[in-house]
Amino acid sequence: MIKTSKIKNMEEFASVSGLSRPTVSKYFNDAESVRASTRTRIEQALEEYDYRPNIYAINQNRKLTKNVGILVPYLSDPFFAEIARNVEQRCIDAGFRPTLYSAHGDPSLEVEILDSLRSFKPAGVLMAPLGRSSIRGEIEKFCDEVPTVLFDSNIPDLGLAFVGSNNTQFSMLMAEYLCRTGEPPCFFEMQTPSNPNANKRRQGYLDAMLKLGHQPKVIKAEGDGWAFEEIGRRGAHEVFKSGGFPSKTILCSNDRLAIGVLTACWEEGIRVGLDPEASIRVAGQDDHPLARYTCPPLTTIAQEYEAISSYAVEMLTKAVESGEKDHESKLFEGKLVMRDSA
Amino acid sequence: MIKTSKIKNMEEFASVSGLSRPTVSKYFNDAESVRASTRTRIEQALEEYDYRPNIYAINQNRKLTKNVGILVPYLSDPFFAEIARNVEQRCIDAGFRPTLYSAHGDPSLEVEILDSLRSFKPAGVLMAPLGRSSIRGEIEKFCDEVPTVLFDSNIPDLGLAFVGSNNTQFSMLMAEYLCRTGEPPCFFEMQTPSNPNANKRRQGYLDAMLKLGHQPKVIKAEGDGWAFEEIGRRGAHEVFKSGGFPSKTILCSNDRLAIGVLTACWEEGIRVGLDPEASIRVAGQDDHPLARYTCPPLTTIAQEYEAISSYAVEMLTKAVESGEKDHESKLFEGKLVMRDSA
DNA sequence: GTATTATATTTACGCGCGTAAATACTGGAT
DNA sequence: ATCCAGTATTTACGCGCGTAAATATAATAC
Repeated sequence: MIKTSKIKNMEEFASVSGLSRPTVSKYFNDAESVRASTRTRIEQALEEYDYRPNIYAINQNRKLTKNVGILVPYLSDPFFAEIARNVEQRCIDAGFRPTLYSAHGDPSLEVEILDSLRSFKPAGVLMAPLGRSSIRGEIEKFCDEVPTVLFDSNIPDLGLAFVGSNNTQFSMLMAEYLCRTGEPPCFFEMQTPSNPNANKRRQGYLDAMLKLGHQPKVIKAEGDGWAFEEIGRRGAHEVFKSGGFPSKTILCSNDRLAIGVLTACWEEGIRVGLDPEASIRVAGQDDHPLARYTCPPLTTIAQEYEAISSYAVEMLTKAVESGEKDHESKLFEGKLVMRDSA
Repeated sequence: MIKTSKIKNMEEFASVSGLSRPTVSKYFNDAESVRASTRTRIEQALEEYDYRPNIYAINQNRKLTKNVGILVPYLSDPFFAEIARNVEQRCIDAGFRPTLYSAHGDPSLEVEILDSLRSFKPAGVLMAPLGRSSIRGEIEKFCDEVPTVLFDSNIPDLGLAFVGSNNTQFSMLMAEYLCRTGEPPCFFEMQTPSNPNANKRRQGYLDAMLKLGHQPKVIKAEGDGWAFEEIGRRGAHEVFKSGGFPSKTILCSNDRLAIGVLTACWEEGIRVGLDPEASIRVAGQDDHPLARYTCPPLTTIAQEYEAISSYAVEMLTKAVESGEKDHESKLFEGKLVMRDSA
């Protein structure tokens, strides 16, 4: 039963709960720091008179806020949306107040966000950098000022930690699987990948092919930006126009590119998949949320969404609490997800 | 050339720019409110000594902040990610400081977000409610306290305005097109749609069929939550198991459902599309970012993303500036996007 | 040159809370 | 009853800025 009388500030709330303001303040800072009997009195009052401390007044004086910034390069990419959701939830569970930002693929916007993030006085930041186009200097400055954990895309030696996937292993795993089950794959990627992970994946492919004694073949699609599906589709059409892929098996650098390739194949009337009538196999990497729903469903390498986000938040929590600053790097292996496209 | 000496507060910044603090404060509040010569002095100082007013101190005393909250029901849905991105940018352009929130499909989280949004003292909020499962009472209370523009999904008479699509028209347009070009469609939707728009779409379908003298047939897929693709896929499989769809043309309530249906068709070995070998046509609604890349590419109704977000922000800006409170409702028509699935 | 505005400065207070130090209280043990 | 450690209270200051009122100054007009 909430009383109608509105509580203006902590002073008033303290008086209605029969306590002093500093005590109440202590409670809101850390509920465990007051005696159990005091705690219940405050919590009863909280149910009766709805009151919330003014966040602006709180953060003005606290040296360490409970704010956490989450910055991803492109939120319209379901992969980042999904991992952001995951990370956000874990931050809340860890007692932080996360705020989500997207650079929308724009390096200058990324820097702007870092700027406004600074004035948030965040306890820490979880950041997936844009990658290739990120302005390293600015990010470095930021990491020096604010405890920052990088994820997904690494910038060597920056921040408290990096948490991501072992992208080399991703491609090796997939390449090996493809070689084992059919014609050795060619590798399909963007000419100018927006992300250093792409280089690791290419290298993984090359390594695997070398190891298995096959001739690697890398095909590049032109195009810039974040419209990966379109780049994949156009690129594949180009390839078909000029004689087709050098192998009947195409390992794409990521799922979104693969989705574009699937579309191109459909438009060319080329059957994709494992059944006898199909003439081409296509595989992706990432386990994009829609990979299971392509036609045919996309064989891919699953990122450890949960593990990555969990570990990243853990790293940040630890660093914030201990104040340590030694750089750590953690890579998770991917798992093969066999579906019908390859 | 940025001086190394760090500016702590507005007092210091005012002194290095040779002005008084109230004048500088006025500038940051509204750059146009000071004399041009003063403005340039401040801006020169800004380039020299990087300083940003403390946001917490600013917002503590301002009755009207420049904060805007953007709340969507499910950010991992690319449709909402895309519209959020659009809205966010327009808010920035309009001079606001937007912050993005997602209810992640959870009504209680939606209410929690509204709660924490209150303490942000936002100038206004742009909100796409969860829909059916939204707790109307709570939202109503919020709309009474904070200038709120609803978009995408309407809650009658709530907020300053509603901006969305004419969902009835969407289905009518598509149904008419499908009747004109082939067998009249059946309508495929979720049993318990999470969103009132679904009801409008069903009604539009029914109206169109009635008008054209065809027998309407509505098929419902079981399932709850936001995994629309999976619900569509499972639902379609169920239908195939029990004798198949009552028409060779399937109009889906939304694109994500249609993507699931396409997957089910693929899994059943049923060809979809316009070419002679195909036995089924499938159409969606929304023009989901990936609709163009399904196999076959999905025929759908395009939402006016740009127009909706632009109008929503415009409504909010106007309301914030004028303080008016008369409810307004604006619906945009959809456009038919013909691709190969129907 | 003076009168008239428009703009800047001075001064002073308040916002809601964090925080620190000194003091007073509480419950439980002896 | 006495002592003690753990908590709560009192008091007081500060954070960085918004804002208002009175005053001083600069820009513009005549």
